[in-house]
Amino acid sequence: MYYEHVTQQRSVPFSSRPLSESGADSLAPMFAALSDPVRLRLFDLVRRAGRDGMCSCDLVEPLDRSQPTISHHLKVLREAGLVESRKEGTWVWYSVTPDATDAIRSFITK
Amino acid sequence: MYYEHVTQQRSVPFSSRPLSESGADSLAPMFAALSDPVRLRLFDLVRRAGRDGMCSCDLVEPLDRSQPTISHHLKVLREAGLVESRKEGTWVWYSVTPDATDAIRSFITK
DNA sequence: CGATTACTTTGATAGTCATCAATATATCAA
DNA sequence: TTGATATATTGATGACTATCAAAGTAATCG
Repeated sequence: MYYEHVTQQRSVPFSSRPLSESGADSLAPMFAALSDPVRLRLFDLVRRAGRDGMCSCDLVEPLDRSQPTISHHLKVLREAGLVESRKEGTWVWYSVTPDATDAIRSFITK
Repeated sequence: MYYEHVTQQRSVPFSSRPLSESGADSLAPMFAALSDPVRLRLFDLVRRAGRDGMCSCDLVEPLDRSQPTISHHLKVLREAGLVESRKEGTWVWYSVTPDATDAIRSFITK
């Protein structure tokens, strides 16, 4: 619930200061990383794969994009800090970065 | 906490199905609306203003952008369903749409 | 070594977007 | 009606992005 039914008081107070320019600059890229439908589904699939993560090779087919395109999107997710990768032979395994979405959640949750 | 310390079980189960194409297509624009630093700060300011909202005229100066640019960003936030506006004379008051961020929060929160 | 498989990088293209100045619209006040 | 103020729209521009094919890198297996 967003609003109290009295005056302008909030049920959960904000931090004292408005979001700073630098705060916004560091938060925006995380939202940007999830602003593409293909990346949203990639993130969802990787997250479902749990601790062990998911092989990049198994992410191409379900998303119906070329392999370079998937590679590009995974790079965007990785550079945003949402997923991490480890190489194993010729494969690359992607998993969700622990606490990846904390910044987004804390901004979104009042 | 993201992972159990046993096998691949999760502490909170996902919905059974992976995020669908149409689900991703409807969620992505909400992330996109918040993927710009200026819009993040706009949303933050409007949200802080509570129930009564905030006059558009008071959003130009703190963000150091031209009036048309702020108008454009507010339109993007409005069309994404994150804020709503009501006209009062020559002013327009913006406030956060109730439950605006529910979709994002439920995706983000495991 | 050569061939195969997994992945990344490069280059090109079409589309989107943030921004501003200029213009348009709308409301109020005198 | 004329002027002032608040907001929206238009048009232009430079920057960014999603996508693919093609080429490059790297690891494995004969």
